[in-house]
Amino acid sequence: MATETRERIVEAADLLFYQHGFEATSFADIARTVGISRGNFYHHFKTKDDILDGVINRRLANTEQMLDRWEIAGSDPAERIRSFIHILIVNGEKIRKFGCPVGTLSSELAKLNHAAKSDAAALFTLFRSWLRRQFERLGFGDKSDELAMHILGRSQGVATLANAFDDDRFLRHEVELMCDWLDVQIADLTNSNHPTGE
Amino acid sequence: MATETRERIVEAADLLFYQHGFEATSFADIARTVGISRGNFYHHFKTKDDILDGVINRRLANTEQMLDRWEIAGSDPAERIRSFIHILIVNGEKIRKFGCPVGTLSSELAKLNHAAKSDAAALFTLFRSWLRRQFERLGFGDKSDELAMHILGRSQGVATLANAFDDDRFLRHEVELMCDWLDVQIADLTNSNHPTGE
DNA sequence: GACGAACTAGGACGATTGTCCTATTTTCAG
DNA sequence: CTGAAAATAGGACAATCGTCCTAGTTCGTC
Repeated sequence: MATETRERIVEAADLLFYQHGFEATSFADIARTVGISRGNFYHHFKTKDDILDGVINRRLANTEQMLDRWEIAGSDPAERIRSFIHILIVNGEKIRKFGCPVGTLSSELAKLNHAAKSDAAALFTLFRSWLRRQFERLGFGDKSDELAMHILGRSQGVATLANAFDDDRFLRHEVELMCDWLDVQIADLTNSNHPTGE
Repeated sequence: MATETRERIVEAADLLFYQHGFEATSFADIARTVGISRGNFYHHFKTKDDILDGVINRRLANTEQMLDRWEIAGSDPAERIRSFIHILIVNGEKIRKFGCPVGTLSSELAKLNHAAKSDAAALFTLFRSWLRRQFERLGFGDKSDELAMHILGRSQGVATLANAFDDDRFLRHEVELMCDWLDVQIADLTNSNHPTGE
């Protein structure tokens, strides 16, 4: 079936782009991985940028799906944020090898001056909006976006260094710190809501 | 003179690697920028990896020099750490366009499985050790390395997101937060040294 | 069962890649 | 001034890049 082959191509490209980068992954590499000819390849994707579009859309869909699942599973917004923070540990091995899929793609496309850079940034926006929504539900109001960006930035930095030093201990320690930070934020919020004590 | 041309090559390669990445920068690109022939080029650098080595060594030397200058200029270790944090603002424009030179190179080489990955990580180590030394002087003892890594990670994350969103406000806000964090760390330290109060 | 569309294979294309070679020019010590 | 070494230019090299084309094959629909 057509869609099946197309799906296999995007899936293979997704993995290769993550592991070796967009620029370093060739048309031939993907075709070889999928086990199809380059000619067949071109029937599904006219240009390399088309594949990139496909990969980004796939990641957008997958991410959205994951965030939706969290939205249902965890009843507590704080617990959902902790779910986000813990991706660093869940995907720890991959991150130590290849970095964060979102951050590294965004950085590469920025350097390549690639038109799809904003599409890659949309992946970040997905997380950002989701996190902001959780903070809003916790009652942080206008500060929610700032807090979302803060968490997002922290996890990006942790991914970068865990990758550079291949350091699992650091990664886990920073995850703890981020959870501690979250607890403090929530505690400060409840204090400021009841300034005179109970 | 020989060394002069060599220096110009490394300088141009340094900039191009930063702005467009190592993989995306070709031999011809560098030669064109410097204004020399590819043949002349090969006389100075046998392979592309040799240029990468040259660029990394140049960055190592420049970084070391910058850190040494800070070590002399600022008498207070805390002030020196603030100098480090403020690179984000000083180089803000470049960072928003191309990300952090250290982090993006490290990420790219990790994906390329390049032998020089550890050399690029040495750039991180330079900052890490310097920061650890400052924390040690402030009296943080065994915690110094953890704090150094924390600061390093935070700035990496800020650079990644400032680049992805081209957001100067976020960058400046996070720099403030990092400085606040530093103040809290120092305050906590002095409190724990005088647990019963003055 | 026939026929058009979708799918697949494999090769050709010009351009560019990193690398290497051979001339020519420049530099500088004896 | 001379001759060896260093520096430079420019092209050749095979390999690979993204792209495109032309054949076959398979499929679904009348």
